[in-house]
Amino acid sequence: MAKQPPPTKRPAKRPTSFEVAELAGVSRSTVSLVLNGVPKANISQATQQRVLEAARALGYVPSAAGRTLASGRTRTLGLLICHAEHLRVDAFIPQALFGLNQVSQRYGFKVIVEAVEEPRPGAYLELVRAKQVDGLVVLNPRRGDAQLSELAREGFPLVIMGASEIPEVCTVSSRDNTLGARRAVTHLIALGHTRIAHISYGGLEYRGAEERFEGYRRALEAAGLPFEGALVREGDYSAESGFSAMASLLEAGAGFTALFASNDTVALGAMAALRERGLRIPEDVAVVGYDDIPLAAFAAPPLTTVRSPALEHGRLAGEMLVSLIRGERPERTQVDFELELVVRASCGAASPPRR
Amino acid sequence: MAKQPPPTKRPAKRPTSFEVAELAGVSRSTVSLVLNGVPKANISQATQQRVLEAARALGYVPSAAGRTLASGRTRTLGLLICHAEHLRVDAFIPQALFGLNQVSQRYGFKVIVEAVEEPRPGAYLELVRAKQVDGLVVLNPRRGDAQLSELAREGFPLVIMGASEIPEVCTVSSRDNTLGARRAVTHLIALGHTRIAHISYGGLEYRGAEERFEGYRRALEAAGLPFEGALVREGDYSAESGFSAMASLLEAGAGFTALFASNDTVALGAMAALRERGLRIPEDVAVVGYDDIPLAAFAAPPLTTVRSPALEHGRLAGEMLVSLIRGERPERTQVDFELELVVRASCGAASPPRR
DNA sequence: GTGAAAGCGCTAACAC
DNA sequence: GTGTTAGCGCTTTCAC
Repeated sequence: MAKQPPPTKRPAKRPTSFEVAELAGVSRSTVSLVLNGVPKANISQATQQRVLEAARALGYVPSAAGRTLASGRTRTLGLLICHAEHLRVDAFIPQALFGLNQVSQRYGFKVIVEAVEEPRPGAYLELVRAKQVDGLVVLNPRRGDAQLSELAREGFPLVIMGASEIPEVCTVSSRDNTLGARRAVTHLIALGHTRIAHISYGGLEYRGAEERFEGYRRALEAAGLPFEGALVREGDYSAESGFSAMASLLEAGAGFTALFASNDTVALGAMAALRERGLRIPEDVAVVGYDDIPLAAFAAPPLTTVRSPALEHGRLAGEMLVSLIRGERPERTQVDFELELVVRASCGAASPPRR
Repeated sequence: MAKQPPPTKRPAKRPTSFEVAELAGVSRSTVSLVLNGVPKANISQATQQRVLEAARALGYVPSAAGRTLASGRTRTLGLLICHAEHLRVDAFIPQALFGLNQVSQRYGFKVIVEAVEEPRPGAYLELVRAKQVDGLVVLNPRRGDAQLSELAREGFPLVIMGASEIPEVCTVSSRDNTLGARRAVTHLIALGHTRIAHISYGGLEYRGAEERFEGYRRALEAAGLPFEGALVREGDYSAESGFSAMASLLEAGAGFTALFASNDTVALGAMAALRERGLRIPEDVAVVGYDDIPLAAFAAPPLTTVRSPALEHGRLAGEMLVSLIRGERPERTQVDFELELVVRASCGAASPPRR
């Protein structure tokens, strides 16, 4: 098996800092100081030049492992996705990752993405314990994750994205999911709907899903409308789940004129189910989603939704995490994005079809 | 700034292999051998037990940097996204990443995701040169990327996802994009369409976009239909770009009855533009996309598309890369997925609305 | 301003 | 079967 033709392939012999030092006629420490731009080690311009040139000439790039071992820093962040399926089916993560990636690059960090398949809590701990990342962004942790609290208690740089129940930990989320959901449902109520169904994006063990559900209930309550369990279904981030949840609602014949889905992808699936049965949106059933994924504006009809700026989430989580890693106190530790209800045609209000 | 209360936070003192060795009453090498499960170093059952227990008792996890430095292996893969925007707006990447993540975990690898923002070619080289990854999956490289060929020539483990122009390099793609596109367009022609517009997902510097465009041309040619530049627009992975490309096509008044978009997201954007102008799909304009993203089946109407199994792409790329890293010759070096045209309602053929 | 020296935590030959 | 011995490539404190 392992029979490769070695002639054509050089084993990619990497130069070491030693060789750079030799070529520049200085010591390895000087090379290190120059390349890391250590300010207080006043290296003369001339020496700096020589070192930089030597490095370039040799195509020298410091070994990540070497510097990690010596410095204790990895210059790597981890993005932990607690529910792997979320990655596959929803549009929130890629956007957040995009934002995180932007920030990381700016500060010279790499990003390790880890999606946890099985509900083995604390799988991600390995990344931390192996000292492979300097900090961790955790997306939508399960509630009561003891390992996570433990990590936070140890002072490990940690940012939670999505609803969190650990108060001391930096969190970036949308201003109280409950509030966003309330706004969405209140909007439907204002339009005259009194029987409003709900499909969640996950079980109540996910804080965010629970909060949005809670917002739904509160909005009903505030309007004096009764809550009916028969109008509620549980989805799982996917359009499929939205489709079948809606199918189930329709079969149950519960009778409703509006839907609040706590995730756009789920909403789009539900809309497909409505269309398949010849029901019109919004005339027969008005629909409101949550997240404002890029495709929401292009749905048929364009989806009214609560904007939860995924990209900004990623960026901000990155900023916070980098601050924490540097031992600074981040400017803000609990960031809530202002939640805007983006009104489009799916709930019937007259509005321009695109954003 | 850096004033943290040290009392509550232990600095997370990690145990080393030395401490495990001490506790187990063996040497560090034995610890290493046991924990790495080196088979040919017959360690007695009893010793193994002792070491394992000691490790567990201490909560020992080997330092990634240490073992990398000593072994030369990082147990980390890189996923390189050549066009960062692709990550933000399209649904292909998260699925591929999902697949890659599955395989990586199975083989004990982590995944570093790097999305290149600026068209600075070779930015990714740093990952390789810093010896931070053992291998690289490169998604949709730009054509004529010299750094990439160089890397391949050096024998660095490399797998290209998407169309590649470097023959010696392992590639996982969909069976000749050209063929898939031909099938799509031929299907439209068979339905009686003679004026078929095309919106690409990227410029011709992207091999995949070019191939799909090529397939479009060939299909027309094979049917004796003329090619018209006026019916072609360039998109960029996003629904927005599909929307405006379609708007532009309609304004140009080129007159067409069908659209082939080389990417589903673009197709969905184009469909929104059609609907906005009151055009019916497929009666006025039939639409075929490419990729079969999860939402394609839930579009209005459900989108006919060429299935390009993103998740499998990721899985397979992972398998190949791991093989290469291990110095094996992967079972297959050029994997082309069978391209299936998934016929749904958007092109008018009678068909069940969901997959 | 620059160099010397001491590790960082681990693996892998090679002895025993 | 297990321990000894070298490094892997870098950073960083402290002299010079």
